[in-house]
Amino acid sequence: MKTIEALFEKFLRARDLRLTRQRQAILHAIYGTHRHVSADELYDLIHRDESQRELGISRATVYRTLALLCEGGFVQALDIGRDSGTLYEHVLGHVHHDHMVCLQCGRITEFADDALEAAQDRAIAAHGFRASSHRLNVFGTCAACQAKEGLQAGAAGEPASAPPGGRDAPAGGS
Amino acid sequence: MKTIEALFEKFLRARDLRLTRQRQAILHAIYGTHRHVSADELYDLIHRDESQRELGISRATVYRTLALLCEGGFVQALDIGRDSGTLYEHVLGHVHHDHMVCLQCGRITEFADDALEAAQDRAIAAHGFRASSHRLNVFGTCAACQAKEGLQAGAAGEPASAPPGGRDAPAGGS
DNA sequence: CTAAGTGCAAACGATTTGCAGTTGG
DNA sequence: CCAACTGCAAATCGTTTGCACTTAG
Repeated sequence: MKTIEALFEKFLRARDLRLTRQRQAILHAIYGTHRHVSADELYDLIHRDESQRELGISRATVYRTLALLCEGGFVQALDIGRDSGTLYEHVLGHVHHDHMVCLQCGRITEFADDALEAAQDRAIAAHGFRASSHRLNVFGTCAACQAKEGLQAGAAGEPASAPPGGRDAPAGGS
Repeated sequence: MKTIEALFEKFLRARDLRLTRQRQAILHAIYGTHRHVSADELYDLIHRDESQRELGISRATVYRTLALLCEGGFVQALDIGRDSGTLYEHVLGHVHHDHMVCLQCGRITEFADDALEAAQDRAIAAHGFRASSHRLNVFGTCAACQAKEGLQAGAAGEPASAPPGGRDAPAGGS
């Protein structure tokens, strides 16, 4: 944590930017959670914290700092289609990973697979493309929700989000 | 094309929806281009067409129809971070493919790789997840822009979009 | 006929920005 | 000190929605 704050400060200094209390608070907030948060959740998170509520950080500052953190590679934006806006996750100290988004419960699971990465690199290289980053999002049903499905084949259990999808669609998914 | 229109009609009928001239026009428009278009570009595309301008299709209808086409699996939304909104591409008659987004020129190249798909399926299955679809977006520099880079190591060539990225960032990309 | 569809304009919700007052270095 | 930063409120901008009128079937 200390390390990250130091890195952030170094990053700011290199650009003649300042390490303000607001920026520190936001950095701490996003590095203090292991979830994927929206700018708004981050805002709430900070305002819920006794020691920082007084700062009265504004949403504008959250967005401004988040942009900064993305540029610096401290945080990454995660584009899950639909729903409320962009989600962010801290990156430093974490190796690259992809995401599996459960369409039933909305949970986002991270996973990493060397063979998959290797196959990706190979495919990309084969097209003469030079990749600087990539994003793989898998949509479907998580193990937990599959289990639930099995138990109650038609009862009302956890109405999180309806699974419309292309069940009767002419084209199949992946 | 005829086939697709028929499929669309069938899809609509099955839901007690109607095949209107507007819906046909939008279907044709998106199947008539091989590019990835935004709702707005689609709107312009239709209004530029002599035979359909008279319909006076509204943006609202474009969005409503696009949603319908997505549900039916005729079209897919493509979430490229930043920039102006969601892009759409027609899907029927095309096998699954992923996207490489060039950060210099903005061009989006499609590619498909069996080994990659297989590795993905394996990785996903290993986590007990049941995938219904997935999305892989690779960001970087396309072959053409790499070539340009090589020629003019420091000249102004095609100022499409600045490549900020985390060049001097503490964390590397993929 | 009548339920579904459409255009229009207003509503929305996430994100951005101009501005005047604060503050880090 | 002064440029960078912040909060606030207004502005954007893609997308959605309520409503009264059309139209497919």
